[in-house]
Amino acid sequence: MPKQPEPEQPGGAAPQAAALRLGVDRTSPVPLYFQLSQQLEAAIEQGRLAPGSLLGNEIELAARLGLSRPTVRQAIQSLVDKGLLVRRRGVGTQVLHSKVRRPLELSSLYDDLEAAGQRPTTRVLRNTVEPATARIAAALGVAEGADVRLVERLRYAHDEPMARLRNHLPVELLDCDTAQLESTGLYRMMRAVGITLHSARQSVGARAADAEEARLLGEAPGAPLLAMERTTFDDTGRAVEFGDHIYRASRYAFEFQLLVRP
Amino acid sequence: MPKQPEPEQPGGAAPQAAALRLGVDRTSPVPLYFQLSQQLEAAIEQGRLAPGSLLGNEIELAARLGLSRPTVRQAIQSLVDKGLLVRRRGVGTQVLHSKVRRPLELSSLYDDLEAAGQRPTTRVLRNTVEPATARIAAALGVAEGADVRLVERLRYAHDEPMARLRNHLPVELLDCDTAQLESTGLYRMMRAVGITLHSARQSVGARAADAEEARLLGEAPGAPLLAMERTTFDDTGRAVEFGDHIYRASRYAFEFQLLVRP
DNA sequence: GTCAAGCGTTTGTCCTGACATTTAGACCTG
DNA sequence: CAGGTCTAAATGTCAGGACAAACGCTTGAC
Repeated sequence: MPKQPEPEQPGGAAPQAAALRLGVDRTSPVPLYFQLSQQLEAAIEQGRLAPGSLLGNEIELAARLGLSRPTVRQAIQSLVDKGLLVRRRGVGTQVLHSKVRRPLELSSLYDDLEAAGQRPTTRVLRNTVEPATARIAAALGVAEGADVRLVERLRYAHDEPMARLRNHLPVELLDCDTAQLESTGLYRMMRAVGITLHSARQSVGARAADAEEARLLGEAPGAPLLAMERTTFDDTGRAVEFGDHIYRASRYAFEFQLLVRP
Repeated sequence: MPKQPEPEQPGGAAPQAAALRLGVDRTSPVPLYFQLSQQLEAAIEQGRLAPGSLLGNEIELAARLGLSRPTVRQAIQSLVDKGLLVRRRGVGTQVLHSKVRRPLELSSLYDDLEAAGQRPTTRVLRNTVEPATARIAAALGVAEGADVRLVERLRYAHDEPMARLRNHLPVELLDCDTAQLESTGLYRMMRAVGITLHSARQSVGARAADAEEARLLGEAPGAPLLAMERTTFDDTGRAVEFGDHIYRASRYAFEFQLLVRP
């Protein structure tokens, strides 16, 4: 059956966006492109825009919504950057099949666990100020021997130890209240005092647990541990934190999604 | 010293871009915004644009280059997305201090090692077609028991074993030449046949080596290993590969940089 | 029958213009 | 001298138009 009039639904990749209830509120302070991208993202998330279906051409979509093409393009582009859509010249914009979750965020373990419904709790083992070792000084960009705050915590999920977190941060950055450290995550505290996190350099490896680490985490000595080191930078390029963390490999693995840089 | 005429260099964040030799070639098929972003990136990389310095306002920059503001903005935006620049409304566009390398790519171990000058080599242990287990079938989205190609390789750097790589891929996707597998990476072979890699879902954990794994990698049984599972998708959302890899933790760690989603 | 050329469709790139919003600093006032 | 207020400057948002390039499909020629 080669050629039919094809009223709609050509094969399996039909433009379904026409059936979508889209519209923007021009009185809202929310940017128009953002309103649109959120509506499209919600439609994809809920399956109202089927994977593989075409979005319909930008010009017509813009006309239908009473927007200009650049605005519509900006909305679409943001979803392309998130990995939800794929554009192909001469073809159209297509909803991607795969279940994209997150393109890897700079998330804290606290947020990760909370999002997974794991009821994270924290025990602060140490909260002191110590002179920086060469390793820490290099990571934070301070002088060796300079005062650096050391926060050492045990993180639990469902009252089961998951990780030992050691964070080193410049003393002047944050006054770490121990009680606050137990009730929330470190990154949240930073954001709360106006620090804009920007990027992080991470290293993920594995090693065997020594006697004390094994005791803390409830593992046998020599048990494999996931080890992560992370230096976090704010949007001025300043290192705001150096973390040295170990996780029980029997209980935890890093999961993330990543996109190919186009 | 509150107020000085300040002819230039206000503090430590002066607009230095004025001294830059920028210019675009309108006869080139390379997009103008891309030419500009490459020149800016090179200038940042080489330190000709000092970290912390301002880029100067977009309007003037556009006028100086004979470009429109949207074009200049597009160039700047691509560098913001790469994490090299930070824009702040009312302030300007600033070069970031930190040494951003890569925002985490979907890289193969082969490319990683080659980029590090490690002379990677490969030994193919197995290159067969087998029925898919439940785990593999679920990852690839094929029926359980369906034919799936299994490629098992040992990866060396400087003639030292680094990792055992097990890849499972749909048979129809690629005819895997063993000789080719030894001389290059799997991802390169995929790209060569027109597969556009799009995203991957990864899980990184740790576990102890069993007897055979230890023998292959030259480690002691029970030694900690880095374990990674990865499902790779192309731009149609189709799963093109499921990998199940182990790395010697004594020799290898994952390093990457990641950006905060704004 | 097969392959190549042509055509319409769709996104990619680029331009010009306008107004809104935010920030930092200067200014003025109490 | 401290405080808020106003202003200039910069990026953020949005519109509307034009042409170029690539893709898929149809048509045509051999």
